[in-house]
Amino acid sequence: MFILKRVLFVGGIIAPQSTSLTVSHFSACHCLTSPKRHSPYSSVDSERYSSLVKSVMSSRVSSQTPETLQVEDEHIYGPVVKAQMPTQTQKRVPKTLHPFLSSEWTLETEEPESGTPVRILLNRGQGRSFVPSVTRVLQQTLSPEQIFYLERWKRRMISELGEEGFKSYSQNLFRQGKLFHSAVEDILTSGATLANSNPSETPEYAPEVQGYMESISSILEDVRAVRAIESTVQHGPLNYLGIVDCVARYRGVLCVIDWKTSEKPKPFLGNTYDNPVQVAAYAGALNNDENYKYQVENGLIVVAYKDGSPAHAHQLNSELMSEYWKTWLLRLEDFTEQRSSHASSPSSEKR
DNA sequence: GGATCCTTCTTCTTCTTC
Repeated sequence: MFILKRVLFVGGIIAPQSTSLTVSHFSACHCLTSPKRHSPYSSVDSERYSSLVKSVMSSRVSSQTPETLQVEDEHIYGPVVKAQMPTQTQKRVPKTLHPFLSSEWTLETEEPESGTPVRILLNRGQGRSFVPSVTRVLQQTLSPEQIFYLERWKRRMISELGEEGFKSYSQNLFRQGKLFHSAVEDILTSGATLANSNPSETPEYAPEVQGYMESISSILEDVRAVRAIESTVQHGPLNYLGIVDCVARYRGVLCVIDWKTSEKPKPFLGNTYDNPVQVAAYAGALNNDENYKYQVENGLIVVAYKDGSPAHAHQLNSELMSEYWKTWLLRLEDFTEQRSSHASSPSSEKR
């Protein structure tokens, strides 16, 4: 019985009609559609990532207990019903296909005179109107499958670490992410890269970020002409905002760059979940924000590892960005709909 | 001064047989 249900559920996930997110991930990551015996990790340089893999495997949660299986089963039961619900259109299309690029500014090839990166601080102040952030929209429009796996993961972690242990584990992950971001920010604003800095002046990082910085060292060598760092972007017509990590040229291509830390190796774009949608959302906002007189068509997601193994850099060309932009528009539509239906029926249950 | 905001992360079959 268990097995049957589980197979059905997996079928629900794989079914292309599940969610727009899943569809876009599949389109971007054919590894997931390859024959089942072919693991997406099989082409990873296992020797190079051996210590990372070892650390992941050693912290792996032990097999399930009847208790967790039962709880899981309860969770599984729901999605199966959902997967059999009236078929959603196979490929949803945004109601309004707002352009990713703005027609106001042409694509620039020259760098501006001033070499100082822009940093527009977030100012929520006076504006009474509600402007949701990219993170908030993405968090509140997760697919049922994503919610299921995240909750299952959380449950497992708590069963292993305890409530308090899990809390400090999560806080530590956030802390490392923040430290890493500010270290990257420092090195990029100082104009120094690991390539052109004097070895004797190589900056000293906090021990927690040393490995991450080593991980991205070769990628930093290819980052030039930094235009913006930790800067607010806002899409006026679509009414959302966010803060971009970085806008710079990577191997000569102007990109919105997103720096990520990860415990697990993420060798494929498909391993990065909503990150590409996030990057497309930022780029789309920047392209339609009058504070930035240029446009960015490309994206880059850099996944850094604590043990110093080489980071994975996932480039998003303009075609991919347009695809993820559509996914973003759908998520934004869902968010708006959710909010308006919630507002119109105050008694309606919260998810 | 306190509250809130934007981020920072976390998921993807699963272990048996060669």
